[in-house]
Amino acid sequence: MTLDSLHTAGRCGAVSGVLSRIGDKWSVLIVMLLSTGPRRFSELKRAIGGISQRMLTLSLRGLERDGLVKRTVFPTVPPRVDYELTDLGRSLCEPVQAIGTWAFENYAEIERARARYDAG
Amino acid sequence: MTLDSLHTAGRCGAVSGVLSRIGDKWSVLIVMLLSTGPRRFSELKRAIGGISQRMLTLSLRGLERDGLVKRTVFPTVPPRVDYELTDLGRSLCEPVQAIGTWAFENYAEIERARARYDAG
DNA sequence: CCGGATCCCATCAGATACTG
DNA sequence: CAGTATCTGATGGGATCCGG
Repeated sequence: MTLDSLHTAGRCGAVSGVLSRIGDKWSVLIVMLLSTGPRRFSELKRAIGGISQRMLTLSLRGLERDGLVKRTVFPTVPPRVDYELTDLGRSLCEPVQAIGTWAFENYAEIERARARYDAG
Repeated sequence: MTLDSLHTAGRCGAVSGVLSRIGDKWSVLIVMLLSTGPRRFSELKRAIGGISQRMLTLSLRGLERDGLVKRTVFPTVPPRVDYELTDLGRSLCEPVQAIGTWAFENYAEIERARARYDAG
């Protein structure tokens, strides 16, 4: 994507919008967890560890609204709700993993840069 | 990156940290703009359009602190400050553009999903 | 021209308590 | 089990004024 094309046809807004969706504190973790298969609400909560019930609910609602996650309610007692990625959600995993790889490869250098900056 | 590896060796924290850096409202736009060459402060402000002076300063400071952007001050009158990507910053462009491409290709579908969700 | 300092408001996110 | 409701502190971000 060139700079010119970034500013045409709404690409700029598209990138911004997508990043504000996945750039929040939890969405990427949820998507990565779901990339290995469906999970129940409480499974996600346990697996993420540190997320509040409220934030998990809000994050899942957002992802569902954007068509990245599918929510299935089983009308049993006690209730059971499964979450799984849609095709769209799965297609997002690839570029997100690219970022993840970059992060892993360069995180140490970022830390060093921070230490240098804070020292100077 | 597998789910297991996500939870080992701090990858989880690395991904989260990188995404909270580039996931904010402006950083990606700045990085994309700088990917085509150095820019002055006021050039960035004009090019982005809608960013406040304060947020541009804060964003640039953050990117500089993380070693993604290099800041060069020319001791002239009036003062002139150039910003450019470091090698690290340039290496980030690639995965970010992958996200950008995905965003452009799928933004319409996300919009449709939202409309459907909000209607139902 | 670049940007620091301050004020102020809107939104966010955690904790807690309650419900079908 | 899977949420919702409410309160509260934290954070984000714009506007404005000021200085080198």
